[in-house]
Amino acid sequence: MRIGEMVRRTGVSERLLRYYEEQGLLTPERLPSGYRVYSEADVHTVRRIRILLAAGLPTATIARALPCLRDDDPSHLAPVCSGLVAELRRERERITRTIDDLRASRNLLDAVIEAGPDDTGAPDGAGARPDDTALFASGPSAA
DNA sequence: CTTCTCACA
DNA sequence: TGTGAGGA
Repeated sequence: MRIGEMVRRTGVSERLLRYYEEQGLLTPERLPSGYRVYSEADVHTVRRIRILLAAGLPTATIARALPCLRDDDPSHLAPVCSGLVAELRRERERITRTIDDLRASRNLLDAVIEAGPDDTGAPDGAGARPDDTALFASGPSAA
């Protein structure tokens, strides 16, 4: 099938399908015309890609994980390749750090919100400004 | 009509 | 990621 049918069958846009290919997640055949030709298996693969993406894995990891997964059941991701488990463990920790950062951001918002609008009408500047400075700054995992 | 690549306000 | 141009 060509890309149009893939779009209909997977619900994923052409743009994304081409992007997945660019990331090495899919490798459809090519017609002499240059048109991409997807296999039935590719439809299945896209589902797995979406699951892994939703799990927060970067495309690079997914690319190396896909060949390690049993292609019979999308929901039963069986890690069999040796190095994969170790990497997934690292991804898990990365996610944990992200969660911590989000917690911090949410706390900051809570503080601002609870400081409440002491609005008497004019642009306030008084009220509350939590001490947290670099919460939104750059990088992940702070303290 | 369908797909392709490339580029960007 | 979407959108559009320009071509096959």
